[in-house]
Formats: sequence, C-alpha cells, structure tokens
Amino acid sequence: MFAEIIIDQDAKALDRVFEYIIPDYLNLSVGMRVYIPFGKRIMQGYVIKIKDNCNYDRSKLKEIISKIEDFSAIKKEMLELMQFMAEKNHLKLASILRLFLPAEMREGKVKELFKTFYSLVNGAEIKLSKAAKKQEEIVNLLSGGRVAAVELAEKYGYAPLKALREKGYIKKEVEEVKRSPFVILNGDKRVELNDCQKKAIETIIEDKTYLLHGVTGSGKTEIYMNLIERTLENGKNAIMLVPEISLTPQIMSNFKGRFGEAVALLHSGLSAGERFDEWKRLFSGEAKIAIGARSAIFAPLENLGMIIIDEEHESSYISESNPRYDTHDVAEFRARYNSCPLVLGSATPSIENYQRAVDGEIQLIELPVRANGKAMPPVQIVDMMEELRRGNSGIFSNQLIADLYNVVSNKKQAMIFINRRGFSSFMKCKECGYIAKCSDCDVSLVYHKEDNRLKCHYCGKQYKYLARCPSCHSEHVKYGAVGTQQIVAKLQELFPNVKILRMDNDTTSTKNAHQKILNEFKVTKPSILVGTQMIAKGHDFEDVILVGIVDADQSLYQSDYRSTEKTFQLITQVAGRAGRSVNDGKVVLQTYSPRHYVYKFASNYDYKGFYRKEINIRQTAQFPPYSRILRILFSDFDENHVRELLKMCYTDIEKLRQVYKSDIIYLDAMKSPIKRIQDKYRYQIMARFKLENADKIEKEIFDIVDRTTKNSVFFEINPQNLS
DNA sequence: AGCACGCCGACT
DNA sequence: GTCGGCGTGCTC
Repeated sequence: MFAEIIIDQDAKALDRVFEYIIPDYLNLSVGMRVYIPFGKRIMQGYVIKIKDNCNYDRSKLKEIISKIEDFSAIKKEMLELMQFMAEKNHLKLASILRLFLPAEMREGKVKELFKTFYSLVNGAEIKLSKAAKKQEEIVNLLSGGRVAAVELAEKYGYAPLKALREKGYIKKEVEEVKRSPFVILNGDKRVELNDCQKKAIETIIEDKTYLLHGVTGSGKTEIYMNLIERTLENGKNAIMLVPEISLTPQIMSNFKGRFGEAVALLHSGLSAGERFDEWKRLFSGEAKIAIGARSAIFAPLENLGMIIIDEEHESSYISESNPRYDTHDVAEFRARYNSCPLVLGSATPSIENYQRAVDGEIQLIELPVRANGKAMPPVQIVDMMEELRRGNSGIFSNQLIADLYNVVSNKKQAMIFINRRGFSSFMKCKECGYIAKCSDCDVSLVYHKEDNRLKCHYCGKQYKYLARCPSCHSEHVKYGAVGTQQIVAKLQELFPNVKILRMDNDTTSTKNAHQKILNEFKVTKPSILVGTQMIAKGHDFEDVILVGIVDADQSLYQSDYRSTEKTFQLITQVAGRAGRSVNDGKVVLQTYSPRHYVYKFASNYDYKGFYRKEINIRQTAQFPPYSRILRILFSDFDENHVRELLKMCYTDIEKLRQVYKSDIIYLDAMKSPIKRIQDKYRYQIMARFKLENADKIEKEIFDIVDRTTKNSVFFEINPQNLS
C-alpha cells in the first residue's frame, strides 16, 4: 500500500504530494501524522490518501518511518476543507493543515500533565489498629472520594499512605490533567424571550445561511444560547465565533454557566498548553461547543449542528497574515458539509452579506427592537468646521464640553471614543521636516509616552526618544496628531476632580488590564472613559449617559472601498453604549464633513437607508460585491529581485486584458503602500474584475504566478486594508 | 526548507 | 593550482 503525504513544511517547492510505501505492520489511516525520510532528513508529514498503486517510480519510493500519534489528527472533513481553501485562496497545503492543529502539538513541546490521586479500594475490609490515627483520618477523608496524592502527603506524610497501600486499602490512580482555563461561573441566568427572539429560533433550523440583523441590544446572545442548547439536545455540536475583543470574561462565564464543561473556550489569553487541552477536549467529543475568535472555526468537532458568527461584519474574521482566508468561506463550507444552519449575526451586517440576503441567496431575519424596549439614544452631529470658524480650535466642541459638564454634575458617566492608537501618529522635526521612521518597515514611528520611546506598529521594533533631530540637530522635534493620551490630558484639565480612565492597546497589554479598567470605571462616578475600538464592544454600563465620538472622520477617508461602511458600523457600535438602561443617553458626533451621507443614516440608525445608498455606489463604481478585487503581494529582502519578479508576472497577467477585455476593470502593478516590513520590500499587483469571469481570471493569474516564480507570493481576495 | 551540485573570483 | 561564493535543482 502507498500513501500520499503532505510534508509539514511551509515552502512553495514542497507544496505537493509525495508518495511513500506503507510498511505492512503500520496500521495507517488517512489524516494521521507520520515521520518520513525526506532527502537526507526526517520530516513530519500528513497522510492525505491511502491507495493501492503509485504514480512515482516505485523503486525510488521510501517507507514511512512511524506514526506520530495513533489517531487521525486531521479528520476527513478537514482534509476536504484543506482542498477547498487551497483552491479558493491559493494557499499552500501544509500551511492550511497547520491551522487545524494547535501549534504546540506540531512542535511537540507540550508535556501532558499527570496528577496522582489516592482512593479507597472498592470492597476492601478496612481494619486499622487504634494507634493508627493518621491512617484512620485518611480513610475517612477518602470515603468522601479520591484526594490528590500531593495534598495527602503534605498533610500526613508518606508513612501512613504507604502503610495503607501495602495493606491494599487504598490505591493510586494517575490521571491526565486538563489545564482547563479558569473562568468564573456566572450561573445559568435565563431570560424570558420576546416574540422576535422566539420566532428567530424557530426559523433557524434548515441547512442554509441566515443573516440575523438585530439592532444593538436586541438580545442576539440569548438567541445564540438557545440555538446552541437545542443543537446539543439534538445530539449535535456547535461552533460560535465572536471577535476576539468581545471574548470578555462576562461572555465567557455566561456560556460556561449555561453549558458548563461542554464549552471549550479558545481565546488569546490561553497558554499553549491550555489551548492544546481545549483542542483535545473538542477532538475527543468531550466538549461539544467551541467558542472563540477566528481560528475556532477549525475546531476539530464532528457532527456539527450549528455554526454562529457573531458580529459578522468584523474585519477580524478575515485573516490578513500568512494563510490569508475569510472565515465566512470556511464556515459556509463546514455548514454545508455538516448540513447545518450557519447564522451570521450583526447590528450592522456587511454590505456583501446584506445584499446576499436581499437577493434571497441567504435568509434574512430581522430583530427590529431592543430587548428592553428602549429606543436608541439620539445622535447629535457637531460640525467641527463651524466650530473652527467660531474660534474653537480645540479637540472638543462646545456642545461636547457642555454635555460633559452635565454628566459630571449629575454624577453620571461618559465615554469618549477615539479612532486611533498611541499618543500621536508620528514624530516630526519642525525645522527640516524629518519624520522618524522604522529602519525595517518604512512606516512612521509612533511615540509612546509611558516608556518615552518610539515604536514601530508593524514589527514592534523600539527606538530611543529623539531629543534632537538626527538630520539637522534641531531641538524642535514634535509629535503630531491627537491620541488617547492627549484627550485624557485635556479632559483632566477641564475636569480636574473627575476620574478619567483610558483604555487602548497600550493600557491593556498586561493580562486582565482590560477588566481592571472596566471594573474601576463601573464603580467610579462621575467618570469618563477614553478609548479606542475596544470600548465600543459589549459592555453595558447603566450610568453612561453620554458617548462622544471625537474624530468620526478618521476611518472615512481611507483609500478603501469599505471605509464608509466601516464608519457606519463604528458609529452604530459606539452609540449603542449610551443609555443602555433606564437613563436616557445621548451621542455627540464630531465631524469635519457633517453632510456626508454616512452621518445622516448613522444618526438615524437607518441601516437599510445606508445599505441602499452604499450598494448603489458600489454598483456604480464597480466595487465588491459587484466586482472582485485581487491583490497579489510580492516581498523579498532584495528589492531588485522583487521588482523583477513583479515585472515578469505583470507582463504575463496584462496579456489577459486581450482575452477578458472589459471583464478586467482595473489592473496595475505598484509599490505596496507600506514599502517595507521587517526588512522585506513589498510590491503588489492590484486587479479588479467583473464577477462573471472572476473565478476564471483568478485561476489564470494563479497559474501565471506559479509558473513565473518559485517564491512565495501572497494572494488576497477583497482585501481589508491595503497596507 | 535544506542540502548537493556546479561554475567563476582571490588565496592559505 | 584550490577554497568557497551562492544560483539552480531536487527531495517520493
């Protein structure tokens, strides 16, 4: 017998099948990982097929050395998924397979934890001498169930344990210990469902995709819980994806409280070992629900009965590094493979998916009201140009300041949302215009006040703070735009006695920092929380009566066809934080373009209106979903080499214009917006085609690139950000 | 990826 | 004369 093997090595030259002889004694099945001789070395590989004959010269075949585990780590479904992803996104097979396994399994460095317990031997007649007080105590203790050996040894010493064991009264048992991540249980709090929710749950039963469009606070989570509950009752398993940022301790404990050990939580806070343990629990079927961010879609669960993607529109579902794929595609594949429903939930669905719903390709379910029956808070748009004309050149409009005073005097709370990260965007010399850049990445460095350093946000490299301009030696080096720190400083100036809290990537880098800040905010009144994206998600604070959006425009004018959509989503998300309970809330939105349509629709919470406008623009401008964008990224340490490669590919790709003519809307080769990352020069080809022949053209381009280069080239379909 | 083979410059 | 540079090609 022969096996087709994929070598566990992320190199383009090895990205194909190699055949091996299966020795008779090796009871091999598809999906197993094996050790194989390869050239002069021993490598790890994946068995993807077992067959009776071989294509390669039989006499040159080598034998598989051994199995790595005695089970198929890659299940059949995942092998098919691998094929699907390879075709769809033109990825290397090994790099896909790696997604399916916890890293530490491949690297084999996780030691399984074992723990020893003592318990009574069943049916043993225990007779102890009166003097053996300690032994008696131990026996009493163990009659209530087994006890960890370390614990007993510490308390009583080894002698009594040894005596009891020799008499055959107690026995040792060794058990593998799961490092189940610690989560506080939150009880099983059930909420009475409203009619909309009930109807949604009744509807979602078929083998198809549903778009659950529910306004902020319409109780989607409760629906998810009920759907999952029903799935388990039917003897099936479920996957629920949430954006990493909303995997808050509250959410986790809610699900643990409801489903207990049946839940495997996969979040970024897990150690390598914990992640491995959760994977094993899913693999063995001990856990039936996988909850986690993007990668949880690869949970090794069989017999799926439900897949849920919460906050479906979030860009984090699209992988932007190495194997680049869209979680939606994977979810769709797995749902169809298992013939189960796929639920996409969002208050602000992506334009693409809403269009699919409008077209009847997927089923739309609307939840038009908040579960608590409250209206969304009113949004006031403040024209910052007007503000400027009236002589206010500060960060805050007079309106926002007035509203903040109101919050403070009523001992309530406010959130100030800012669209950026760090203290300022860059460091600049006022004299000669020098801008501090990363030596490896060709991007501006960001000044971080805490450690008085300059950091590169792409590679993480750190630089000393510049007291003088390195080019003209002037001392007038300054940092530019507004960041969270500056806002905090300004607020503290305005309200010296009010607690101002700050939450962004820099203040939440340590474990639990996130939660600490939120906890402090919760109990401090009055107080103001300043933060980036991460304050926009999920947490409910009853006394937040004001949300200020300082620079709404920030996400608007990017060279990205989705920037308006993202702005709409952001505003809706942030606005939903105000007045979540009995108090009336208010949102103040500062902008330099008050007449932009996105603000009109966002301030009225008019998703459909926005959708209609936006889909129209996409159609007119021929952007997705009316076209497909393909980005082909070349990178290398040697700039001349990449340029040449790019040129060769581009010349061939350009020839497709003659074949496909107007199907190709746009095609050009250029430097990447970020010209260098980690010392590699980056060039790209951007292409946009009409949908009709998109698959065909895409395939031709893949072939051209494959033919032209042996290097790794990365493809992105409808990329999120173009850096 | 890693390792061998192979064809051109300066050196114990 | 040889040691060694890394371009090209191969690994079942």
